[in-house]
Amino acid sequence: MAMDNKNIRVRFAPSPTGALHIGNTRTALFNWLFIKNYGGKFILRIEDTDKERSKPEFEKDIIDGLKWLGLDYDEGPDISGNYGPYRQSERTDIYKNYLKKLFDENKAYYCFCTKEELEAERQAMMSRGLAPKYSGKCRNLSKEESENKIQKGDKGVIRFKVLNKEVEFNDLIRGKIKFDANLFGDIVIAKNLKEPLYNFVVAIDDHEMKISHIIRGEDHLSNTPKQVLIQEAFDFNVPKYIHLPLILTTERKKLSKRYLDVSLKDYKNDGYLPEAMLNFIALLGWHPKEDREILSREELMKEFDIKRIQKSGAAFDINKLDWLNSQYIKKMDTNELIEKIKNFIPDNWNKNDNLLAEAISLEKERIKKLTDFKELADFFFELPEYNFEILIWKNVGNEKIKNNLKILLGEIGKIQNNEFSKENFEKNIMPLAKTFGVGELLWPLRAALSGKKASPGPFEIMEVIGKAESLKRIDIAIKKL
RNA sequence: GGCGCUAUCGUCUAGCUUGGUCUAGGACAUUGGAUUUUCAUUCCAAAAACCCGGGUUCAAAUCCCGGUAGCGCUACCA
Repeated sequence: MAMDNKNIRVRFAPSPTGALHIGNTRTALFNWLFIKNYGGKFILRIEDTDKERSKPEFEKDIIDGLKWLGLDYDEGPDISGNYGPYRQSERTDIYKNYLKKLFDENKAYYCFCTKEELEAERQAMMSRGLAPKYSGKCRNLSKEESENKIQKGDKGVIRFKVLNKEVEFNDLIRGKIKFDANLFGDIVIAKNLKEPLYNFVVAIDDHEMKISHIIRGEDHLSNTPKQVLIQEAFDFNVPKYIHLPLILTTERKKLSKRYLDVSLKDYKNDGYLPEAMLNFIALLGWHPKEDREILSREELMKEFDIKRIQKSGAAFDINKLDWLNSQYIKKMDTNELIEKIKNFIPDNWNKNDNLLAEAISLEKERIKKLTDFKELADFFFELPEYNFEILIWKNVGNEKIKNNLKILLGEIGKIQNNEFSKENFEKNIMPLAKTFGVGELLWPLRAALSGKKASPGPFEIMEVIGKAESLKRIDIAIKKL
């Protein structure tokens, strides 16, 4: 596969009409993995021909997302390259020339039909069980006629003369795919010379930017023949196509905001790690040869193989993402984890680095996503608020619990400050627990310290918060009973 | 409606190219158990699938045909 990888050029071509979402992210990832594995260049191209819906902030969101995941590209709007500009809105002159060429060769024409006419036509055809397509009414308008209309100020769109033929192309994972172009009708390729449309500009840019492999979502499958037709009209080389299966919701519906977060940044803000995200998304529609699920960026790069891309849509299951994320958190160096978690906690928890570090190392195996820490570990930083009921172990009565806590208060009070450690509690308190009942003694202690039904063990908590704070909390618990 | 793509546990998937080793493997989720004062972690176990119908063949999850279902596209969006 490494033979002519110098000529391999792939592109990720999002439209900045919304934040970078999971589906697009996967497309970007597969493009990136493709060149990391086979060699070649990765290009970011911004498809902002829709002036109304395209927004600079979305372009920024897309670039930020790619950076967060470490999907670096070789050419793009923010880093330039030899085939720029990389924003379609800045390439109008290029498209205009191609459009003119089409007119010169009699392969395009102006159409003056109104939207209402076209809609009526479409409905009529559909009700007759036919493929809805343009009738070709304006196809035979003479050059003079159309130019006169344009001069007069009539609004005309530019249509491409679709040849009556079978369009066939090869998809690297699906094989040969055929479409009957006769069913399309003459497609609109531009609103006017300055406002070209998607299927046209894509064909031009992929050629101009020397794209060798087009890796994109399956939703583009039926756009491909239209683009191939345009490539053929200009005698361009037809690139290789790889149409990726779609990412679906658990209900097997198209991924959309109605069902769950679709923006990559939502996951970032929820405390998912970029490496977990990458790993998870890679597994949506692709699988390595062995039965391995946890793969680092480097392993993904090495293992990636387009032959192992799935053909059918993959449902996005948040459970698996959570599990993967927790695996990465557990493996992560604690100091690195501290730095990451600092972005997800209240300012006042940040005052004591030592306390934060100890709290994090105790909670590490309980954290599924970075935001969890805030919910789980508040009692390390502030006095817990809780209802006395959680102090009760099973059916043991209040008085007994109260008494047990009093015993603990006394025994813990005897331990010197410099001996206030987990090892010493094991030595001094544990035997006590054995005689009074482990659950009856340690559950209320742990609950008094954490104010929670679930938390790390009492010895660990006491070691972290210290003697004075521990005694204070036990005392408060006694008063609650 | 038309065109296209797809079809293995609830989910992600292995296996399908080169039919037999598949009483269909792994992972997440679920359930049960062990460890643990609790939760979590870890470990063990269970339950769970070849869309349907034909055909080819000694033999089909694997090959062929038909059906069905799901999804995508069907814009002067991308």
